[in-house]
Amino acid sequence: MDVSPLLDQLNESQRQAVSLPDDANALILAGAGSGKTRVLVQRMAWLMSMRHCSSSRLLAVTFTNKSAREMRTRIENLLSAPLHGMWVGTFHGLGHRLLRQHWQEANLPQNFQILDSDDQLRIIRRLIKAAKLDESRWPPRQVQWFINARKDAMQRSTDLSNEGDDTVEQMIRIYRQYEIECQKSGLLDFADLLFRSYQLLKNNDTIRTLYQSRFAHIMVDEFQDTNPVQYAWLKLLTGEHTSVFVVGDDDQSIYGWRGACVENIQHFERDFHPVHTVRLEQNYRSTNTILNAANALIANNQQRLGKNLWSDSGEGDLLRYYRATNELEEAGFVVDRILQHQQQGLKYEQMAILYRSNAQSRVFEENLIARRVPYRVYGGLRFFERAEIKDALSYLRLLINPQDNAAFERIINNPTRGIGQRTLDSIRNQAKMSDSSLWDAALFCVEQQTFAARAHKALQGFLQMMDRLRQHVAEKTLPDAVETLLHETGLWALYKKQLTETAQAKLENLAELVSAARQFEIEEGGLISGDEGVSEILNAFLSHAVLEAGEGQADTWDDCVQLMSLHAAKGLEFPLVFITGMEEGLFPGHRSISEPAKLEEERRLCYVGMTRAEQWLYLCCAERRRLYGNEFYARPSRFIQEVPENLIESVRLTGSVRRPITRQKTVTNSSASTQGFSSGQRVSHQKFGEGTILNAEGSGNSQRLHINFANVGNKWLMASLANLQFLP
DNA sequence: TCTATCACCATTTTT
DNA sequence: TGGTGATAGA
Repeated sequence: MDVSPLLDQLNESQRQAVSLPDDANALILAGAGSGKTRVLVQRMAWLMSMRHCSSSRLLAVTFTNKSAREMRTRIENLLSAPLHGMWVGTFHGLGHRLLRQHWQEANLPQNFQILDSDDQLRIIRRLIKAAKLDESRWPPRQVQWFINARKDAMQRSTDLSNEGDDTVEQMIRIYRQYEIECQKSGLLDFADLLFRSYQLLKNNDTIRTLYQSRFAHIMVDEFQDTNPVQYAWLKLLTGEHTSVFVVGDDDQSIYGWRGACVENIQHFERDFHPVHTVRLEQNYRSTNTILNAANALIANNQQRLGKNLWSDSGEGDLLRYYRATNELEEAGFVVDRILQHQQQGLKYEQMAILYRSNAQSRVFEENLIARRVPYRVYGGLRFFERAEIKDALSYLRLLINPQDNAAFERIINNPTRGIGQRTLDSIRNQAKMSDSSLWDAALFCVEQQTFAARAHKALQGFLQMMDRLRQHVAEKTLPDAVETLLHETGLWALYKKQLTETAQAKLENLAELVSAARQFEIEEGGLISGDEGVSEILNAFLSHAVLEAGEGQADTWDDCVQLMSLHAAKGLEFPLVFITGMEEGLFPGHRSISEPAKLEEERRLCYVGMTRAEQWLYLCCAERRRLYGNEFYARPSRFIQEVPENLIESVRLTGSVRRPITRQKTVTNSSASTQGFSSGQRVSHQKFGEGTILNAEGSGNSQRLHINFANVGNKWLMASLANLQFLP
């Protein structure tokens, strides 16, 4: 195939990146909308067609299943042929693949299952309870966060020292117990997929060499989002003759809070030396006005490699700024504009409402519903994460692997079958005493007739049902097995007898699960056959469910306004974008204001949001906002003021006036008693010292302020009496 | 075992 | 405000 026409369509830097020498390690700093996926895809096509690299010698890694799929189809389209043997997937998906293939070497049971974060949290919660620890001192979520962060940094519990801190010491102990529990139950969490496949490669020379020599090229998308394990994993896969091609944008690093490590970009230049660095700065998405605004905003960050986006698609309209009196009015304004644009011919699906936190979506939804504008909210529970679906799948998990305590706990009395807390406690005790799984303990209790007649019968009934199910599953196809399961376990009947709307929805979801199984068998079943067939396809189905939890609600509307968090918007683009809730304390969030690194991440988030817009960009905020039941007053986000005045115009409902945005002056030591307060403002108090306003309630003389003082903690003060001084 | 009530909490999220 | 999880009582 002749690829030169493809190269012709690229700009200078893109072409340079695509046609770098085969053996070059490359770092492509690709600004928003600069065609990074295109470069990635064309590079692979170029390697295959011009350099005769076999597709099986390529490895492409992404973060989401969606981008993995997109990459695959784009290459296939480019080459007009299906791809065989090429590894394209997410870090987790590829780690999973390695571990399934080499389960013995990785010291895993063949039927190991994957935990999603919800499963993980349940296990941790149970361990904390079992250890009789105070949940307020070791909140399960924080422990979960602690464990995941440690794993992402490649630290097992045994690698950690307590640093003399009791709380940490206890966390490490829980971590230890969690590891034991997972190992016994044959369970891996998401972080394990990375960590254990990393260890597999590290400790097994044969396997490492095998893959190192297999892959001639490794391509990585969204490199700025990699965490330490992922980076180490990449390094291990890179052999003497492997070249690595990474694409990323430090300005779009918005996942630092979950372990992503932008520094990996610098590490890359050091560890993969020599590295060819190419900057892609020409943007094919937005007007210059939008780009200039975004450039000016991000220039306020200190920590960046530096990059300036430009475009040749003209200046376009000015950004618009609207400050509403409250969040209801803000929503009203946004929907007004949506309708205006729609009348001018823009489709709903070309418009997006972005916000910092998902809780903000409600007001917009209500307004959109009231005015009959179709919309879709991204985020929220996805199909395979729904409780009823996970219940059903837990039965499958327990069938495949009776050692899976997490699955056992989930379904033992669900639907209720008379196995109550007491019975369960004895089973847990028995398991502890004999160091066996809950399942084995239950078997033992039935054999030994440990329980009184009623409990005994209930438990026996459960075990017998599971035996019957195991039979069925071995004999049937996947969808039939799932359907039988739903009936045998009573899950179906449970919702059938309830007449509520939610029960109805759950029934529909369960029915959908059967079709998902059918679909899965059609798509994947052909690849699996033989004696191992049944458990193998079950395993594959369960892993698929966890790794690719599926979309949220199905699209009811074809053409609808898109509502999503700023994080969720990364990678997308829309002609018309509203960034809403741009207030100090909300965006940037109050947790980020006092920490420069966090504030810079918020600013990058804003940059991501702004660069989603192709033609029109609105920045909105409200003077007052109802949140968690009370009113917050806030001044406009500093990010609005960081947009140069000549690029933005302020909207007044009676027509628009050019630029009456009140620039916040930094008032030092002026008395503040008569001025407005807003969250995020730093103040000084005669007695309490310096602090930050968390929240303001009421106004005028009755205004009350919730202030976090560095020395004395949180206090509520009357604004009119406190005699506060503003601090810069 | 079910349900009513209360306390508590509260970015961002993919895998 | 509203959703969740724990607990008490029928």
